[in-house]
Amino acid sequence: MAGLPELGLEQFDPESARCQGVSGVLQRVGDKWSVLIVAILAAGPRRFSQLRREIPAISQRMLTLTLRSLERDGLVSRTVTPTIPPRVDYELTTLGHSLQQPVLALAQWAVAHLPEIAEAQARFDTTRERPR
Amino acid sequence: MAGLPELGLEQFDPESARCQGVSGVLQRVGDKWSVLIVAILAAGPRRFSQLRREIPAISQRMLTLTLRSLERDGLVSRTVTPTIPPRVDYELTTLGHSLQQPVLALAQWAVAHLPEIAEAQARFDTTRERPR
DNA sequence: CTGTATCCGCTGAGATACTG
DNA sequence: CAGTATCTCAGCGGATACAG
Repeated sequence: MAGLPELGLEQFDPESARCQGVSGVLQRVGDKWSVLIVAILAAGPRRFSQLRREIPAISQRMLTLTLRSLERDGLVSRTVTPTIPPRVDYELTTLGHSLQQPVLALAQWAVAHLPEIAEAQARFDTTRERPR
Repeated sequence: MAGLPELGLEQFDPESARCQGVSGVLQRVGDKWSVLIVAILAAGPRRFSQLRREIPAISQRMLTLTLRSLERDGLVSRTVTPTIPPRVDYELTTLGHSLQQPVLALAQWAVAHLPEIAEAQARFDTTRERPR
């Protein structure tokens, strides 16, 4: 958070529901797969196995868990079609779509400043160590 | 990320340096203490022990580690004054300040949609389980 | 096809004690 | 004051196997 005042967090209180909630959202953004899945679903609904193919690096377990969390938070809707074999479609909710603007802004900041960050890291690493 | 195209991530490649970098930034934002520390430093430089007092819940170890990471990424500058006892001031860099806009946007999104999220979670939890 | 259940190693993070 | 060094434990996340 930048200005805590702007958020109604004048004096930091880690116990307040508001702070907990904000922190929760930030952690969801920081989690390994959530943002990527939301980004993919932003282009349209996908079936479970489509997502697996589009994200080869994810394990089945983590795909399931991540989708469950997103569903629980109301960002993604899950629609089961009980055919045989079964079919499950995942789709971004309105809330899920609304998350995209701020997240995209952050991602663009990241892309824009990647060189600067890499340079700072390189400088730090060479300056401060010869770690063994 | 919302539109991967907008980021130059047309087809997802987890190995690409760009994707790694964006992911790294998102994880820094999601990390437990980084954003809070950046928010506090946004109001002005602080000494190590001032930060400890302003964030009672953080351990000395995590404060040190978090500040080191932020310094490594070029978001925070560390200034040692070798008096006795020593004095160390932490301050946001220009890059650190520039991170605030997108992060604040995200935090404001979170605050705005907190009720909606809580409601979705409650619905999910009551609908899907009586976990024992 | 779409999951759930298990096992398991790695890392994150707290508590505590010690140092310049 | 401002750290570093250990120890420890819990939880994330991968691999694999099984189920509806």
